[in-house]
Amino acid sequence: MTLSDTAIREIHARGGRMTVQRKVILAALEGLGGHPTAEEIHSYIQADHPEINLSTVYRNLRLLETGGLVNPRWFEGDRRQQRFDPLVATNHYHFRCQSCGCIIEFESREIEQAAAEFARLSQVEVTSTVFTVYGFCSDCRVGAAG
Amino acid sequence: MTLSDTAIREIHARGGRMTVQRKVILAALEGLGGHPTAEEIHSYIQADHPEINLSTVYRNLRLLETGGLVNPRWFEGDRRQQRFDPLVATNHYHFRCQSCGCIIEFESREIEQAAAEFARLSQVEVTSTVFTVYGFCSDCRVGAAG
DNA sequence: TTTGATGCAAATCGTTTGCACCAGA
DNA sequence: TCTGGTGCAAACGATTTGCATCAAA
Repeated sequence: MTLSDTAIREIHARGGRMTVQRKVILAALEGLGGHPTAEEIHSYIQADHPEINLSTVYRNLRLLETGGLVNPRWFEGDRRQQRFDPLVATNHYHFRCQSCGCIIEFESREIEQAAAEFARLSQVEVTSTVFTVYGFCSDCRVGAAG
Repeated sequence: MTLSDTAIREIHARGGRMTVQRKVILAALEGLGGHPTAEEIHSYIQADHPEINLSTVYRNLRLLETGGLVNPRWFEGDRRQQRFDPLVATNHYHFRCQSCGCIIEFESREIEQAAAEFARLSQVEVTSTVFTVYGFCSDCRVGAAG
């Protein structure tokens, strides 16, 4: 089930309407991939839909966030801009290159175990975990390291 | 070696000066503990030093950040405010309660191993890792869960 | 036809910056 | 004394919001 499919359900479930703008924003999220900023989504849309306003993009991203379909992320180096990480079936984590800014997604059983372990020891209830690794990607480490 | 000690070295090493404001801000960082926002540091200082401006707080936090003595953090739920995490000897990670906002620090060998493992597989060079667990703390889970 | 969604512009507000003055070294 | 640091106020910029209008259902 794609992001759009899930979103359509979510929206209808709460008495919302499927507008052109929403379709376009969802398509952009799927088309862009990765972890775009609201600005990036807005720019991507401009060519075909110059009438769609940035505030509409934000409003819908927040709607998707409420529905648990995207997660806001903040990576160091991105000034104050948030990035939006579409929900996928599996939990994933991020590596962010400090040089070129690229983001690599990965999965890790150990991380999930570490979270579970902490939950057990501290008697807390875990709802989500964020794990971000910073450094230099294979392309950049050569240039950066010397 | 305390944060202040290290900071004094750092500042002198780069030809900077140890001003009253800097001493007060460093003391606040140590006195407050945890992960205060710039606002919180500023408020904390107000009683004894109403003349110290918020922009001075920011400027010095950024200075400490450049020197690697504090790390900016962004936790979901904190609108757009950053929090500043003073450097301590050991790597630590965070749990953040979605209900009361409290933050619990913890260490985890597995996390470090997971980062190393990812680095090896992906041929990247790791400089730092951020691991944040969200959920409900032991005090809040009762009320939240029922 | 009802009311949720949008576009627009203005407001928010955390953070940064320009500048004249002040104070460590 | 020299120049880095500060206070102040204004600027920035990402995000949010009020409101009249539009359009799904």
